[in-house]
Amino acid sequence: MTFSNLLIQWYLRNKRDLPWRNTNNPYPIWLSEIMLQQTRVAQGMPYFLSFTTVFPTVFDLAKADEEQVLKLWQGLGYYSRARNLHKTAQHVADELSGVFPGTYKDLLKLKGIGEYTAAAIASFSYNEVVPVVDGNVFRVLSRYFDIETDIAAASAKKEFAALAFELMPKDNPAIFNQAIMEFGALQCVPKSPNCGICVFNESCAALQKNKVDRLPVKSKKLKVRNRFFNYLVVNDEQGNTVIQKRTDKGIWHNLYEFPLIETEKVEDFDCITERIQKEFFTNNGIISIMECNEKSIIHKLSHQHLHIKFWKVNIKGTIENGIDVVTLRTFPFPIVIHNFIEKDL
DNA sequence: AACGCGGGGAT
DNA sequence: ATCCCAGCGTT
Repeated sequence: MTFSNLLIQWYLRNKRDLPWRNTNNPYPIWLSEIMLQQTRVAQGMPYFLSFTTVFPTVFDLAKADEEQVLKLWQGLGYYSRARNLHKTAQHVADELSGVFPGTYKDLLKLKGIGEYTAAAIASFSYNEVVPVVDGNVFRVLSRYFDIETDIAAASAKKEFAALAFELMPKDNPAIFNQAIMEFGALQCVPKSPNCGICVFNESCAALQKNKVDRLPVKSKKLKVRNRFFNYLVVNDEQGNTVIQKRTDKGIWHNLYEFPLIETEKVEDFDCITERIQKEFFTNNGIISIMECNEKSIIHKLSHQHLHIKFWKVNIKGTIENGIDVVTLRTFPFPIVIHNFIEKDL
């Protein structure tokens, strides 16, 4: 029994029924692949369902404004995916008559589509013989063949792609690509895989050498930056508040937030009060300032730890550019701000 | 080649 | 706490 035969046999018995697997249409396949980049199936699923409902075709997605796309993407993270998704939808709709490029090579030219996603779409939609290399493939192949190559190295992707290409049945690349990823997601999991019931437990090199838990090898660990955000939740006599768009580079680009005072460390009531008076409401329009959360909310991103405090600022009169709470809820927010609005506002 | 970019689930 | 998830774009 070959590796691919055994793998595909396992897949046919164990695969999940996922909506994007019941089609060859590149549009929903593309949508699912973008959403699932660095994202678990369970987390991406509700977003896939809402996007395909609200935007049944690439033309519907192209017609939307970016703000509506970001609102629907709210909470999924890595928001550049949503911005690129929207731009690519407009490109496909306007320049390509709604028809996705038909090859791996041409798919690769689209914004937001890299080697993995191009291979996924080309194989799933067009049955092109091109291997996918994602985190699952690195793990499965590094263990089965005992490959100690650092998967963080730039050359690793080529090495594993070449191996996967040799292994894949040239008459059915789609099922092989689906199978190896599903096998990595369900059976050959990162921690404590149940090798006792694995179909490869007599041929897996890592299992034979008792080093499953040490593969794949991955170097590179990132350092985390601490940041301190103080959000001003303004409240005027109409009950209106103020939000602004994050337009600079960095996290949450093009999402909305309350007026922000970023500090170097946790600051107390007096410090923040002084800065609010000096930088925001100089003409003494402040009625009161209240600390919404005494302890900072620590919102952990993969590369930054955000220590967040919300400050309720009650002011006299009517603020310029104020918006009511109903309108407020229609804007796309980072999930930590969204949660504050829903629970504590 | 290295870094920035979200949020959440599993261990 | 730590790791990792159907990665990509920028520098």
